[in-house]
Amino acid sequence: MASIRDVARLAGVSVTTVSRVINDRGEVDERTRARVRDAIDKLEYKPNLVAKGLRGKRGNIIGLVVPEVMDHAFTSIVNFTMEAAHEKGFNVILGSTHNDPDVEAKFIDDLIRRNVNGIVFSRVSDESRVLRILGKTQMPIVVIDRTLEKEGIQSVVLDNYDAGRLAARHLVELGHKSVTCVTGPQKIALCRERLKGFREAVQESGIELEDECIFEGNFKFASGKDAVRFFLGRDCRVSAIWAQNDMMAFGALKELIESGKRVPEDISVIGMDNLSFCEMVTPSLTSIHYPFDEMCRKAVETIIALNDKEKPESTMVLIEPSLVKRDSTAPVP
Amino acid sequence: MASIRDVARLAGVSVTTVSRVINDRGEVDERTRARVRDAIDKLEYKPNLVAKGLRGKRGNIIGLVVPEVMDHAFTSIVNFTMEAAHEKGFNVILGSTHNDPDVEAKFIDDLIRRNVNGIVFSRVSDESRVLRILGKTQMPIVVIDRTLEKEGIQSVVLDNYDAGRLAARHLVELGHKSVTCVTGPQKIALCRERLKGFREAVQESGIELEDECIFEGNFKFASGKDAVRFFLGRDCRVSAIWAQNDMMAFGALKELIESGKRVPEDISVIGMDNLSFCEMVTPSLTSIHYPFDEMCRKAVETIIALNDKEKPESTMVLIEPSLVKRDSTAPVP
DNA sequence: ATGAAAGCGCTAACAC
DNA sequence: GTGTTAGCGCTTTCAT
Repeated sequence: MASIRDVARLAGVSVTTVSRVINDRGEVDERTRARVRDAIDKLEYKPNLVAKGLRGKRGNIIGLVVPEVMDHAFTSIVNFTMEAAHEKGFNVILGSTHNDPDVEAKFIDDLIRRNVNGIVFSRVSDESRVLRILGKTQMPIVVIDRTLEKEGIQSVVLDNYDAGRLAARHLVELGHKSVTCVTGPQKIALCRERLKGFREAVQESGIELEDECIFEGNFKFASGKDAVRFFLGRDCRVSAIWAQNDMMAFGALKELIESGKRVPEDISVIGMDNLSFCEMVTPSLTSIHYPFDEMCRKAVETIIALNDKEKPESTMVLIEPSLVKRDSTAPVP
Repeated sequence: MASIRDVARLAGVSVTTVSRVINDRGEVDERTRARVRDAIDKLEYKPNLVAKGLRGKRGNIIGLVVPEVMDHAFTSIVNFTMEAAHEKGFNVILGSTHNDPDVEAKFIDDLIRRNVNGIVFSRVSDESRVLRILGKTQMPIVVIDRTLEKEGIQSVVLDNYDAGRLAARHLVELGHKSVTCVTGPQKIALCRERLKGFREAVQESGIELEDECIFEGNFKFASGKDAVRFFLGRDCRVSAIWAQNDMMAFGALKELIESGKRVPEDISVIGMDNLSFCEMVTPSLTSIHYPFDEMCRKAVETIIALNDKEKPESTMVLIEPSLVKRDSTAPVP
C-alpha cells in the first residue's frame, strides 16, 4: 500500500501538498495538482483511514448496538441505520449484546476506544453500570426505542401510546366488544405505554378491558401461542387480539388455526412492527407500522449534528406509527 | 480520555513501561507494575485502539460484506459471523451492498483502508472489477457461499449438490412421483448445483424430471407464489414442490392455501435454509438445514489463520446440509 | 528492569 | 503556492 509519502516523492512535492489536493483544502497550483493526481493514480494511492482517524480524532465510523440481530425488528434497525450511515459516508461497527450488560459495557468500551463519531443504541439495558458509562462519556449517543431523559441523552422513540390507540380504534371500529391484548414484558416502559393507549382507547368506546383479557408475553413467537391457549382456556369470549409485536401475533395466529379457529372470521388478530412477514403468513397480518427507516435516519442525523457540536433542539424525537390493514382483521359477524 | 502518557506521568515511569504492563510483555518489576496498575485504575485508562491499529498495522477488525442484511439467510450470516468474531476479540464492520458492484468495490476499499484483519464476503458479485481487487490485495479474504478458485481465494461453501439430493430423496421416500422444483436464478452456480443434485436423485428412483416441472424463481417470496400459479395453471399433476430457499417455499405455501389446496394432504412442500420462520407458518415447513453457524465460525477462523500467515490446508471448505422434517411434507395418499 | 527515541500515515500551524 | 515541523497514541528496537 502506497502512502502519502510515496505520492509526494513521485510527484516531487511535499506531503502537505498531497494532503491539500486530496482534501481539496487550500490553494494549489493547477500544474502541481495535476502532477499529484498523476502520482496518485499511478500508485493507486488511497488515504489510510486509520491514520486519518488517529490524527483527526474521529474516523467516520458509527457504532451500532442492538440486543439481537436476528430479532426482526432489530434487523430493520441495523439495515436502515447502515443505509443512513453509508449515505453520509460513515462505516458502521455493529454489535449484538444478547441483553447482557457485560457485553454491552464491553462494546461501548470498544467503540469509545475506537474514537467512533457516535453510538446508536437500541434498547439499552437498565444496568446502572451501562447507564453510568453513557452518562459520563463525551461520545455522541442516540438511543432508539427508549428515553433516558435523566441522563440527558438524545433519543428517538415511537409514540407507543398512539400505537396502542391505533390498534384499539381499528378493532373497535370493526365492532369488536371482546378485545384482548398480548403485551411485551411489563417492566419495559414502552410496553406499558402501548397498553395504556390501547386500554384508554378501548374504554373511550364504552368497553371495559378486564385484567384477564391481558396476557403478558415476552415478544417471542411462543408467548403468542401461550396467550391464545390462555384466552381460549378461560373461554373468555374473545373476538379480537392485539399482540404488541408481530412475532407474538404470528404465534397467536398459528395457535388459533391449530385450534380450529378461523381468522378473521372467528377472531381478528392485529400485530405491531409491520415486518415483511406480515404479508407472507395466511391470512396476511394487519399490523401497526413501525417507521424504522425514519427513526434510524433521524438517529444518524442526530449523531452527525452532535459531532458538529450542534445542540439539538429537543432531547427526544417522537415518531408516529400508522395502521396497515390486511386480512387478519374483519368486522364482527 | 487519558492517554498512555498520562499514566506514565502519574506512575512516574516511561510510556514504554506502561506499554509493557498493558501488554504483559517483557519483564517489569512487581513494584513498578503495581504502581502502573494503580495509575491505570485511577485514570480509568483504556488503550486507544486506533493508535494501536495504526502502529501495529492491524486493528482487530473483521469486515463483513453481504448483499442484503434483511434477507433472512444473510441475517444469519451476520449474526453468526459477529458471534465468532467477538469470541475471538474482533469487532466487525458490516456492509450491505444491494448487489451493486459499485457499492461492493467502495466497501472493499474502505475496509482495506481501515487496515482490517480480513474480510468475510457472502455472495460476491461476478463483476470483474471486484474480483480483480480481491485477487490483487494482500488482505485475507474468505468467501462464503461461492467458490473463487481461479483467484485462489479461500471459500466456505455448502454442499449444494447434496442439498438437492436430500430434498429429492425425502420426497421420493414419501412416495411422490410428480415432483417439481422452484429454483433460484440459474446464472448462480449454486442454484444449478442444487438442481443437479435434485434431478439426479429423482431420476435414480426411476422418475423423470420434466423441464416443465422446473420453475426459475429469484429467491423471493413472490416467485414462490408465481411458481405455484405456473404449476397449477398447466395442471401438471404436481404432488410435491421443492423450493430452493425458504422464502420461495413460504410463497408457494401461501399461494397453495389461497388456491384451496391442502398442505401436506394434497401437496407437499419443502424449503431450504431452515429459517426460524419455518416453525411459525402453518403448516410448519420441512426444510434443508443450512449450517450458517458452522460456516461463519469456519470463515472467521480462516481469516485469523491467514492473519497468522498460516497457509490453510485447502482452498475450499465444504459444509454438509441436513434435512429437518416438519409438517409440510407427507406421504402421497 | 527501565527509558529514549523513532515511526506507523496523516493533518495543520506556521513559516517562507 | 509550497514546505517544514510537530504531533495524534501507541509499540518497538536499542541503549543503559
